[in-house]
Amino acid sequence: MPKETFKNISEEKRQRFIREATSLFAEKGYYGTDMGELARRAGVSKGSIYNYFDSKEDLFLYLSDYNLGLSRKAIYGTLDPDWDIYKQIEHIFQTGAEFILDNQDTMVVYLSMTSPGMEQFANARAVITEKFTADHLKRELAKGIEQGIVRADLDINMTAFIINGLYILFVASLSTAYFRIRLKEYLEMDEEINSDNIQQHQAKIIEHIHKMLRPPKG
Amino acid sequence: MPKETFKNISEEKRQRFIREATSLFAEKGYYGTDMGELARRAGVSKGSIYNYFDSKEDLFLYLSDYNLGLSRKAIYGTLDPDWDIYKQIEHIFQTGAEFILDNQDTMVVYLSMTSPGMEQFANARAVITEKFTADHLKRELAKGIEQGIVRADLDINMTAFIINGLYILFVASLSTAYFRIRLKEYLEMDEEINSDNIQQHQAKIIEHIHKMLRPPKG
DNA sequence: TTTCGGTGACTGTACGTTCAGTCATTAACC
DNA sequence: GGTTAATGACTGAACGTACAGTCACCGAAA
Repeated sequence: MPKETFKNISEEKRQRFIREATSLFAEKGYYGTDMGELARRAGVSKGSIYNYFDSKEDLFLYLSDYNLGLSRKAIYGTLDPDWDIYKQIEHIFQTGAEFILDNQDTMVVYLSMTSPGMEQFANARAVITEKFTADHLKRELAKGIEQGIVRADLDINMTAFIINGLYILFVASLSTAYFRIRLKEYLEMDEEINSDNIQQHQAKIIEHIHKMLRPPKG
Repeated sequence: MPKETFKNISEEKRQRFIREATSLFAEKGYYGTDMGELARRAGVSKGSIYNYFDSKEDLFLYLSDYNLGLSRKAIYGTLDPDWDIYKQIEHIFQTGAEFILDNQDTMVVYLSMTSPGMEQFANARAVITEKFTADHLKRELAKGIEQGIVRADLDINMTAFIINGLYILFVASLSTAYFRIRLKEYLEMDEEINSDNIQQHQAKIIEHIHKMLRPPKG
């Protein structure tokens, strides 16, 4: 949904624009973002932005899709479907965390869609967004049960819902103000979460998932 | 932080105002809410609102506190501290769900604080808000371990973080557009979540928490 | 000279906040 | 009981700012 012009400009200019737009939306939120300020930061004129996109809303939706695509590529592009479900979950948390810490704004823009007053975006994207992950998790859970490494008395849909929920909570704790504070409080941390101390927390969450999924004895 | 005037008006008028304000903020979000429209809906004049509160921001913070207080009273006011941790968790999910379904907007306003562009609110409230629940959960987990009904190899802080995270996810799934759609997708439901079908989902989540906490054998 | 990306002053609207004044109720006094 | 003064909630037009979106024009390249 970008206009032709946006496809014609140099890759460098396009990347800078996407980066600055994502950053500004992440910082100020959708309503707080001023197209004039975006123009300044991205080093283009306001008029140019409207040569690139039809509207602010259109730009925001494009960024959501674009950033979701990036994180998906980072995670699923390097995931081996032959790994067992535990290894896959570990990979998702691991590469997901790395990606978010390097691209904090990406996840913040995505989480914007979950806010009140953003229903138009939520309705347009939630189903598409979640379906991919849901299907993948459910498939792997079913496989795990067949292999006997996941307890058979679990409701697959609900289990997938919960695992993905923990993932969302985890990345939100890395990227948005409120949840970062919450994480620090709960874990009684002295410093904010960062790429150095993250490994241990992530490992503990996965340990909890193990406890939830592993068959009672074995 | 309401002004004197707000305390002096009739209880009925005050309640109506709080109700309409919560409802409008929940529907449109903080930035989408127009003080003029609020005045119309609440049946007062624009000027009166500014006799009640210093500013829009001030009003929003008050509503957050007020609504958080309501849900806390509904949940913890009816919780017996002698129950074991599993019974307590069940009670929290149960009464929490009932309260949210009857007061959807309440939770939406609270969740607003987690959105980008709302940092000023997050920073002002996150610590206070989470501390209460965190302390309660950690205390009960420690007690449970002593009693031998919770596995002793769990990290208490992380476990509390996860349980409360599941609760947030659960109530978000009952109240905000994006997460309602997500829940429906994951659980392959034909209808949206409501007070009739909620019981079963809630029971399943608690089952998962049990699997995470119960000692391996016994 | 046609094409096309770029520009930024401009426009119209939306909205938070203010304020000068109104009006109903209560208090004070005779 | 009647008159007057004080109180304080209430009002909505008006103000100022912010900001999404437009447009008439520019300059370079082909």
